[in-house]
Amino acid sequence: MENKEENINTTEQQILEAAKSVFFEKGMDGARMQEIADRAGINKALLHYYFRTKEKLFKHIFENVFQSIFQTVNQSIEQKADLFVFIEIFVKNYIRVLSQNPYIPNFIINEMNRNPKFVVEFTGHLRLNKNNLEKLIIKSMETNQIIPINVDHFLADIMGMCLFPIIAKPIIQEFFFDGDQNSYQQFLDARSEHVISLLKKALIPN
Amino acid sequence: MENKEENINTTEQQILEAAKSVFFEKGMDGARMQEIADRAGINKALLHYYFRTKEKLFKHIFENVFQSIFQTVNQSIEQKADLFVFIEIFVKNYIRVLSQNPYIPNFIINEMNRNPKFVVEFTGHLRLNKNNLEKLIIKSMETNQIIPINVDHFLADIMGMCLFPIIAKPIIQEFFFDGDQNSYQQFLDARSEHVISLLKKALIPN
DNA sequence: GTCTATAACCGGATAGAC
DNA sequence: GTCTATCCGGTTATAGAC
Repeated sequence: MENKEENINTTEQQILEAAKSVFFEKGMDGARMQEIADRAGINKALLHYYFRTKEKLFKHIFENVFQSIFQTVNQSIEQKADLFVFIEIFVKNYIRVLSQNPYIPNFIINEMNRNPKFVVEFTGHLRLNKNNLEKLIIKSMETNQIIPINVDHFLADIMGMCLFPIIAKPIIQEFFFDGDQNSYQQFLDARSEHVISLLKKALIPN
Repeated sequence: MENKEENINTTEQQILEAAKSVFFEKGMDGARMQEIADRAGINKALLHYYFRTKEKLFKHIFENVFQSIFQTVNQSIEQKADLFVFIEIFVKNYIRVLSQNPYIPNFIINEMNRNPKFVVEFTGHLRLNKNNLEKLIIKSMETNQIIPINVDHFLADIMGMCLFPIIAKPIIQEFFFDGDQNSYQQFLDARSEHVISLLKKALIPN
Protein backbone atom coordinates (compact mmCIF):
# COMPACT_ATOMS: atom_id res chain seq x y z
CA MET A 1 0.00 0.00 0.00
CA GLU A 2 1.65 3.28 1.02
CA ASN A 3 5.42 3.36 1.09
CA LYS A 4 6.78 3.24 4.61
CA GLU A 5 6.75 6.85 5.73
CA GLU A 6 9.03 8.00 2.90
CA ASN A 7 7.46 11.19 1.64
CA ILE A 8 7.45 13.62 4.47
CA ASN A 9 4.91 16.39 4.79
CA THR A 10 2.23 14.91 2.60
CA THR A 11 -1.29 15.38 3.89
CA GLU A 12 -1.45 11.74 4.79
CA GLN A 13 1.68 12.01 6.87
CA GLN A 14 0.33 15.03 8.69
CA ILE A 15 -2.87 13.18 9.43
CA LEU A 16 -1.01 10.17 10.77
CA GLU A 17 1.17 12.32 13.01
CA ALA A 18 -1.82 14.26 14.30
CA ALA A 19 -3.89 11.13 14.85
CA LYS A 20 -1.07 9.43 16.71
CA SER A 21 -0.64 12.31 19.10
CA VAL A 22 -4.37 12.61 19.80
CA PHE A 23 -4.88 8.87 20.22
CA PHE A 24 -1.87 8.67 22.53
CA GLU A 25 -3.22 11.45 24.73
CA LYS A 26 -6.93 10.71 24.70
CA GLY A 27 -7.27 7.08 23.70
CA MET A 28 -9.62 5.82 21.00
CA ASP A 29 -12.81 6.70 22.89
CA GLY A 30 -11.67 10.10 24.10
CA ALA A 31 -10.19 11.20 20.77
CA ARG A 32 -12.15 13.56 18.50
CA MET A 33 -11.89 13.60 14.74
CA GLN A 34 -12.17 17.39 14.92
CA GLU A 35 -9.06 17.62 17.07
CA ILE A 36 -7.12 15.34 14.75
CA ALA A 37 -8.15 17.47 11.79
CA ASP A 38 -7.13 20.63 13.65
CA ARG A 39 -3.69 19.32 14.53
CA ALA A 40 -3.19 18.13 10.97
CA GLY A 41 -4.20 21.55 9.68
CA ILE A 42 -7.09 20.26 7.60
CA ASN A 43 -10.83 19.77 8.08
CA LYS A 44 -12.89 16.79 9.11
CA ALA A 45 -14.18 16.03 5.64
CA LEU A 46 -10.68 15.57 4.30
CA LEU A 47 -9.83 13.36 7.21
CA HIS A 48 -12.70 11.06 6.29
CA TYR A 49 -11.66 11.23 2.65
CA TYR A 50 -8.32 9.67 3.62
CA PHE A 51 -9.39 7.15 6.25
CA ARG A 52 -13.19 6.79 5.90
CA THR A 53 -13.83 6.07 9.62
CA LYS A 54 -12.32 6.81 12.99
CA GLU A 55 -12.04 3.09 13.64
CA LYS A 56 -10.01 2.49 10.47
CA LEU A 57 -7.72 5.41 11.27
CA PHE A 58 -7.18 4.12 14.78
CA LYS A 59 -6.38 0.61 13.62
CA HIS A 60 -3.90 1.97 11.12
CA ILE A 61 -2.08 3.82 13.87
CA PHE A 62 -2.27 0.94 16.30
CA GLU A 63 -0.81 -1.55 13.84
CA ASN A 64 2.09 0.75 13.02
CA VAL A 65 2.86 1.54 16.64
CA PHE A 66 2.58 -2.02 17.87
CA GLN A 67 4.71 -3.44 15.11
CA SER A 68 7.40 -0.86 15.60
CA ILE A 69 7.59 -1.42 19.35
CA PHE A 70 7.45 -5.17 18.95
CA GLN A 71 10.28 -5.05 16.46
CA THR A 72 12.39 -2.90 18.78
CA VAL A 73 11.95 -5.30 21.66
CA ASN A 74 12.38 -8.34 19.48
CA GLN A 75 15.61 -7.11 17.93
CA SER A 76 17.13 -6.44 21.32
CA ILE A 77 16.51 -10.08 22.27
CA GLU A 78 18.70 -11.14 19.36
CA GLN A 79 21.62 -13.40 19.88
CA LYS A 80 24.21 -11.90 22.17
CA ALA A 81 27.49 -13.44 23.24
CA ASP A 82 26.93 -12.98 26.93
CA LEU A 83 23.80 -12.85 29.11
CA PHE A 84 25.05 -9.86 31.08
CA VAL A 85 25.77 -8.00 27.90
CA PHE A 86 22.21 -8.73 26.88
CA ILE A 87 20.84 -7.44 30.16
CA GLU A 88 22.82 -4.24 29.92
CA ILE A 89 21.79 -3.51 26.34
CA PHE A 90 18.16 -4.51 26.81
CA VAL A 91 17.56 -2.52 29.98
CA LYS A 92 19.18 0.61 28.63
CA ASN A 93 17.40 0.45 25.30
CA TYR A 94 14.03 -0.44 26.78
CA ILE A 95 14.08 2.39 29.33
CA ARG A 96 15.30 4.87 26.73
CA VAL A 97 12.62 3.95 24.20
CA LEU A 98 9.90 4.02 26.84
CA SER A 99 11.06 7.36 28.21
CA GLN A 100 10.83 8.81 24.73
CA ASN A 101 7.38 7.26 24.17
CA PRO A 102 5.74 7.14 27.57
CA TYR A 103 2.21 6.97 26.15
CA ILE A 104 2.73 3.78 24.19
CA PRO A 105 2.39 1.15 26.94
CA ASN A 106 -0.95 2.53 28.06
CA PHE A 107 -2.07 2.95 24.47
CA ILE A 108 -1.43 -0.72 23.78
CA ILE A 109 -2.92 -1.97 27.03
CA ASN A 110 -6.09 0.02 26.45
CA GLU A 111 -6.59 -1.43 23.02
CA MET A 112 -6.10 -4.93 24.39
CA ASN A 113 -8.92 -4.36 26.81
CA ARG A 114 -11.11 -2.56 24.32
CA ASN A 115 -10.71 -4.98 21.46
CA PRO A 116 -8.85 -8.13 22.48
CA LYS A 117 -10.00 -10.16 19.48
CA PHE A 118 -8.57 -7.72 16.99
CA VAL A 119 -5.28 -7.48 18.84
CA VAL A 120 -4.83 -11.23 19.12
CA GLU A 121 -5.77 -11.68 15.48
CA PHE A 122 -3.47 -8.92 14.34
CA THR A 123 -0.50 -10.02 16.44
CA GLY A 124 -1.09 -13.69 15.74
CA HIS A 125 1.60 -13.94 13.11
CA LEU A 126 4.27 -12.15 15.11
CA ARG A 127 6.78 -14.33 16.89
CA LEU A 128 9.00 -13.41 19.81
CA ASN A 129 12.70 -14.22 19.54
CA LYS A 130 12.60 -16.04 22.86
CA ASN A 131 14.61 -19.01 21.62
CA ASN A 132 17.88 -17.16 21.37
CA LEU A 133 17.54 -15.81 24.83
CA GLU A 134 16.57 -19.22 26.13
CA LYS A 135 19.71 -20.79 24.65
CA LEU A 136 21.84 -18.05 26.15
CA ILE A 137 20.31 -18.60 29.57
CA ILE A 138 20.73 -22.36 29.40
CA LYS A 139 24.35 -21.97 28.35
CA SER A 140 24.96 -19.56 31.21
CA MET A 141 23.34 -21.98 33.63
CA GLU A 142 25.38 -24.92 32.41
CA THR A 143 28.63 -23.05 32.77
CA ASN A 144 27.59 -21.94 36.27
CA GLN A 145 27.68 -18.28 35.32
CA ILE A 146 24.15 -17.89 36.70
CA ILE A 147 21.79 -19.72 38.99
CA PRO A 148 18.82 -21.60 37.47
CA ILE A 149 16.10 -19.32 36.18
CA ASN A 150 13.00 -19.51 34.00
CA VAL A 151 13.01 -17.42 30.80
CA ASP A 152 9.43 -16.21 31.11
CA HIS A 153 9.87 -15.02 34.66
CA PHE A 154 13.18 -13.45 33.76
CA LEU A 155 11.58 -11.49 30.93
CA ALA A 156 8.71 -10.43 33.20
CA ASP A 157 11.23 -9.30 35.82
CA ILE A 158 13.28 -7.20 33.49
CA MET A 159 10.35 -5.67 31.63
CA GLY A 160 8.34 -5.07 34.77
CA MET A 161 11.17 -3.24 36.51
CA CYS A 162 11.79 -1.06 33.46
CA LEU A 163 8.17 -0.38 32.64
CA PHE A 164 6.85 0.46 36.08
CA PRO A 165 8.54 3.85 36.51
CA ILE A 166 7.16 4.94 33.13
CA ILE A 167 3.61 3.72 33.40
CA ALA A 168 3.20 4.74 37.05
CA LYS A 169 4.93 8.09 36.65
CA PRO A 170 2.19 10.22 38.25
CA ILE A 171 1.95 7.91 41.26
CA ILE A 172 5.70 7.77 41.75
CA GLN A 173 6.12 11.49 41.35
CA GLU A 174 3.32 12.16 43.81
CA PHE A 175 3.94 9.55 46.49
CA PHE A 176 7.68 9.07 46.27
CA PHE A 177 8.73 12.65 45.55
CA ASP A 178 5.83 14.85 46.71
CA GLY A 179 5.11 15.91 43.17
CA ASP A 180 8.63 17.09 42.37
CA GLN A 181 9.42 16.66 38.67
CA ASN A 182 13.20 16.87 39.08
CA SER A 183 13.38 14.12 41.66
CA TYR A 184 11.39 11.88 39.37
CA GLN A 185 13.75 12.59 36.49
CA GLN A 186 16.79 11.79 38.63
CA PHE A 187 15.11 8.59 39.70
CA LEU A 188 14.51 7.65 36.08
CA ASP A 189 18.07 8.52 35.08
CA ALA A 190 19.45 6.19 37.75
CA ARG A 191 17.00 3.43 36.96
CA SER A 192 18.98 1.54 34.29
CA GLU A 193 22.04 1.10 36.43
CA HIS A 194 19.98 0.02 39.39
CA VAL A 195 18.09 -2.63 37.44
CA ILE A 196 21.24 -3.94 35.79
CA SER A 197 23.14 -4.32 39.04
CA LEU A 198 20.16 -5.84 40.82
CA LEU A 199 19.78 -8.48 38.11
CA LYS A 200 23.49 -9.28 38.18
CA LYS A 201 23.44 -9.75 41.91
CA ALA A 202 20.32 -11.89 41.64
CA LEU A 203 21.72 -14.14 38.93
CA ILE A 204 25.38 -14.65 39.75
CA PRO A 205 25.96 -17.64 42.05
CA ASN A 206 27.52 -16.89 45.42
CA MET B 1 -22.55 11.23 53.49
CA GLU B 2 -23.58 7.63 52.75
CA ASN B 3 -22.55 5.00 55.24
CA LYS B 4 -19.69 2.88 53.96
CA GLU B 5 -21.41 0.20 51.88
CA GLU B 6 -23.46 -1.11 54.77
CA ASN B 7 -26.92 -1.65 53.33
CA ILE B 8 -26.63 -4.21 50.62
CA ASN B 9 -28.99 -4.39 47.66
CA THR B 10 -30.25 -0.83 47.80
CA THR B 11 -30.61 0.85 44.43
CA GLU B 12 -27.57 2.95 45.15
CA GLN B 13 -25.48 -0.11 45.81
CA GLN B 14 -26.65 -1.73 42.60
CA ILE B 15 -25.76 1.42 40.69
CA LEU B 16 -22.30 1.56 42.23
CA GLU B 17 -21.62 -2.07 41.44
CA ALA B 18 -22.85 -1.67 37.87
CA ALA B 19 -20.94 1.55 37.33
CA LYS B 20 -17.76 0.04 38.69
CA SER B 21 -17.92 -2.91 36.33
CA VAL B 22 -18.66 -0.76 33.30
CA PHE B 23 -16.00 1.83 34.10
CA PHE B 24 -13.45 -0.93 34.72
CA GLU B 25 -14.17 -2.54 31.37
CA LYS B 26 -14.70 0.50 29.17
CA GLY B 27 -13.06 3.41 30.96
CA MET B 28 -14.71 6.77 31.57
CA ASP B 29 -14.88 7.73 27.89
CA GLY B 30 -16.02 4.36 26.63
CA ALA B 31 -18.65 3.81 29.32
CA ARG B 32 -22.31 4.46 28.54
CA MET B 33 -24.87 5.56 31.10
CA GLN B 34 -27.37 3.30 29.35
CA GLU B 35 -25.20 0.24 29.97
CA ILE B 36 -24.72 1.15 33.61
CA ALA B 37 -28.47 1.54 34.00
CA ASP B 38 -29.06 -1.81 32.30
CA ARG B 39 -26.61 -3.66 34.53
CA ALA B 40 -28.14 -2.01 37.59
CA GLY B 41 -31.60 -3.04 36.43
CA ILE B 42 -32.92 0.52 36.29
CA ASN B 43 -33.26 3.26 33.68
CA LYS B 44 -31.11 6.23 32.78
CA ALA B 45 -33.36 8.78 34.44
CA LEU B 46 -33.01 7.10 37.81
CA LEU B 47 -29.29 6.89 37.35
CA HIS B 48 -29.17 10.65 36.90
CA TYR B 49 -31.48 11.08 39.85
CA TYR B 50 -28.87 9.42 42.08
CA PHE B 51 -25.66 10.86 40.66
CA ARG B 52 -26.70 13.84 38.49
CA THR B 53 -23.86 13.45 35.97
CA LYS B 54 -21.62 10.77 34.53
CA GLU B 55 -18.59 12.71 35.70
CA LYS B 56 -19.81 12.77 39.32
CA LEU B 57 -20.60 9.08 39.23
CA PHE B 58 -17.18 8.31 37.84
CA LYS B 59 -15.39 10.38 40.44
CA HIS B 60 -17.33 8.68 43.19
CA ILE B 61 -16.19 5.29 41.94
CA PHE B 62 -12.63 6.43 41.36
CA GLU B 63 -12.24 7.85 44.83
CA ASN B 64 -13.55 4.68 46.43
CA VAL B 65 -11.39 2.40 44.34
CA PHE B 66 -8.23 4.44 44.69
CA GLN B 67 -8.56 4.86 48.41
CA SER B 68 -9.22 1.18 48.97
CA ILE B 69 -6.23 0.11 46.89
CA PHE B 70 -4.00 2.73 48.44
CA GLN B 71 -5.01 1.60 51.89
CA THR B 72 -4.28 -2.02 51.05
CA VAL B 73 -0.81 -1.20 49.78
CA ASN B 74 -0.13 1.21 52.57
CA GLN B 75 -1.12 -1.23 55.28
CA SER B 76 1.17 -3.89 53.93
CA ILE B 77 4.10 -1.47 54.21
CA GLU B 78 3.45 -1.19 57.93
CA GLN B 79 6.16 -1.92 60.40
CA LYS B 80 7.39 -5.47 60.15
CA ALA B 81 10.05 -7.10 62.28
CA ASP B 82 12.08 -8.36 59.36
CA LEU B 83 12.62 -7.12 55.81
CA PHE B 84 12.28 -10.57 54.32
CA VAL B 85 9.03 -11.09 56.15
CA PHE B 86 7.87 -7.82 54.66
CA ILE B 87 8.85 -8.91 51.16
CA GLU B 88 7.06 -12.20 51.50
CA ILE B 89 3.84 -10.68 52.79
CA PHE B 90 3.84 -7.75 50.41
CA VAL B 91 4.48 -9.75 47.25
CA LYS B 92 1.88 -12.37 48.08
CA ASN B 93 -0.78 -9.83 49.05
CA TYR B 94 -0.08 -7.53 46.14
CA ILE B 95 -0.26 -10.28 43.52
CA ARG B 96 -3.37 -11.74 45.10
CA VAL B 97 -5.20 -8.42 45.22
CA LEU B 98 -4.19 -7.56 41.67
CA SER B 99 -5.21 -10.98 40.37
CA GLN B 100 -8.62 -10.48 41.88
CA ASN B 101 -8.89 -6.95 40.47
CA PRO B 102 -6.93 -6.97 37.23
CA TYR B 103 -8.75 -3.94 35.82
CA ILE B 104 -7.78 -1.57 38.59
CA PRO B 105 -4.22 -0.64 37.58
CA ASN B 106 -5.31 0.37 34.10
CA PHE B 107 -8.34 2.15 35.50
CA ILE B 108 -6.16 4.29 37.74
CA ILE B 109 -3.50 4.95 35.11
CA ASN B 110 -6.12 6.07 32.61
CA GLU B 111 -7.63 8.55 35.01
CA MET B 112 -4.20 9.97 35.77
CA ASN B 113 -3.69 10.66 32.10
CA ARG B 114 -7.21 11.90 31.54
CA ASN B 115 -7.43 14.17 34.55
CA PRO B 116 -4.10 14.54 36.32
CA LYS B 117 -5.12 17.68 38.22
CA PHE B 118 -8.07 16.02 39.85
CA VAL B 119 -6.05 12.96 40.81
CA VAL B 120 -3.21 14.96 42.32
CA GLU B 121 -5.65 17.17 44.18
CA PHE B 122 -7.64 14.22 45.44
CA THR B 123 -4.63 12.17 46.50
CA GLY B 124 -2.78 15.17 47.88
CA HIS B 125 -3.63 14.44 51.49
CA LEU B 126 -2.74 10.74 51.33
CA ARG B 127 0.66 9.79 52.64
CA LEU B 128 2.62 6.64 51.92
CA ASN B 129 4.02 4.72 54.89
CA LYS B 130 7.47 4.80 53.34
CA ASN B 131 9.20 5.78 56.56
CA ASN B 132 8.67 2.47 58.28
CA LEU B 133 10.01 0.59 55.34
CA GLU B 134 12.95 2.97 55.10
CA LYS B 135 13.87 2.37 58.74
CA LEU B 136 13.62 -1.36 58.25
CA ILE B 137 15.89 -1.21 55.22
CA ILE B 138 18.45 0.96 57.00
CA LYS B 139 18.48 -1.35 59.98
CA SER B 140 18.95 -4.35 57.70
CA MET B 141 21.79 -2.58 55.94
CA GLU B 142 23.52 -1.64 59.18
CA THR B 143 23.39 -5.20 60.47
CA ASN B 144 24.71 -6.46 57.12
CA GLN B 145 21.61 -8.50 56.46
CA ILE B 146 21.30 -6.87 53.05
CA ILE B 147 23.46 -4.94 50.62
CA PRO B 148 22.89 -1.16 50.28
CA ILE B 149 19.71 -0.29 48.41
CA ASN B 150 17.51 2.72 47.75
CA VAL B 151 13.93 2.54 49.05
CA ASP B 152 12.33 4.08 45.98
CA HIS B 153 14.05 1.74 43.58
CA PHE B 154 13.29 -1.17 45.83
CA LEU B 155 9.59 -0.33 45.82
CA ALA B 156 9.62 0.14 42.06
CA ASP B 157 11.32 -3.25 41.68
CA ILE B 158 8.87 -5.14 43.81
CA MET B 159 5.77 -3.44 42.44
CA GLY B 160 6.94 -3.60 38.85
CA MET B 161 7.66 -7.31 39.00
CA CYS B 162 4.28 -8.03 40.59
CA LEU B 163 2.26 -5.70 38.38
CA PHE B 164 3.68 -6.58 35.00
CA PRO B 165 2.13 -10.05 34.66
CA ILE B 166 -1.29 -8.59 35.45
CA ILE B 167 -1.26 -5.51 33.32
CA ALA B 168 0.41 -7.19 30.36
CA LYS B 169 -1.66 -10.36 30.57
CA PRO B 170 -2.78 -10.46 26.93
CA ILE B 171 0.76 -9.90 25.68
CA ILE B 172 2.23 -12.52 27.97
CA GLN B 173 -0.45 -15.05 27.17
CA GLU B 174 -0.02 -14.47 23.46
CA PHE B 175 3.73 -14.20 23.11
CA PHE B 176 4.96 -16.36 25.98
CA PHE B 177 2.33 -19.09 25.85
CA ASP B 178 0.82 -18.93 22.34
CA GLY B 179 -2.51 -17.85 23.73
CA ASP B 180 -2.89 -20.69 26.21
CA GLN B 181 -4.89 -19.60 29.25
CA ASN B 182 -3.71 -22.45 31.48
CA SER B 183 -0.04 -21.77 30.95
CA TYR B 184 -0.62 -18.16 31.86
CA GLN B 185 -2.40 -19.17 35.04
CA GLN B 186 0.43 -21.49 36.05
CA PHE B 187 2.87 -18.69 35.38
CA LEU B 188 0.90 -16.38 37.62
CA ASP B 189 0.60 -18.98 40.37
CA ALA B 190 4.36 -19.41 40.44
CA ARG B 191 5.03 -15.69 40.28
CA SER B 192 5.04 -14.86 44.00
CA GLU B 193 7.64 -17.45 44.89
CA HIS B 194 9.83 -16.42 41.99
CA VAL B 195 9.79 -12.73 42.90
CA ILE B 196 10.42 -13.45 46.57
CA SER B 197 13.40 -15.68 45.93
CA LEU B 198 14.83 -13.33 43.32
CA LEU B 199 14.67 -10.41 45.75
CA LYS B 200 16.27 -12.44 48.53
CA LYS B 201 19.14 -13.47 46.29
CA ALA B 202 19.54 -9.87 45.09
CA LEU B 203 19.60 -8.42 48.60
CA ILE B 204 21.52 -10.87 50.76
CA PRO B 205 25.29 -10.21 50.77
CA ASN B 206 27.50 -12.97 49.41
C1' DG C 1 -7.68 16.85 -3.11
C1' DT C 2 -9.82 20.18 -0.43
C1' DC C 3 -13.45 22.81 1.15
C1' DT C 4 -18.42 24.32 3.34
C1' DA C 5 -22.59 22.80 4.77
C1' DT C 6 -25.44 19.46 6.59
C1' DA C 7 -27.28 14.97 7.46
C1' DA C 8 -27.73 11.28 10.71
C1' DC C 9 -26.98 9.57 14.96
C1' DC C 10 -25.79 8.94 19.58
C1' DG C 11 -25.70 9.81 24.37
C1' DG C 12 -26.02 12.71 28.49
C1' DA C 13 -29.36 15.12 30.77
C1' DT C 14 -34.14 16.86 32.00
C1' DA C 15 -39.44 17.28 32.34
C1' DG C 16 -43.14 15.64 34.27
C1' DA C 17 -46.46 11.87 35.39
C1' DC C 18 -47.13 8.34 38.81
C1' DG D 1 -38.10 6.82 44.13
C1' DT D 2 -39.10 5.27 39.69
C1' DC D 3 -40.77 5.51 35.23
C1' DT D 4 -41.67 7.16 29.95
C1' DA D 5 -40.85 10.46 26.76
C1' DT D 6 -38.10 13.95 25.01
C1' DC D 7 -34.68 17.48 24.45
C1' DC D 8 -30.41 19.11 22.93
C1' DG D 9 -25.57 19.32 22.22
C1' DG D 10 -21.86 17.11 20.31
C1' DT D 11 -19.66 13.81 16.99
C1' DT D 12 -19.17 10.86 13.11
C1' DA D 13 -19.90 10.77 8.54
C1' DT D 14 -21.56 12.32 3.88
C1' DA D 15 -23.13 15.47 -0.12
C1' DG D 16 -21.74 18.30 -3.29
C1' DA D 17 -19.31 22.54 -4.98
C1' DC D 18 -14.72 24.02 -6.44
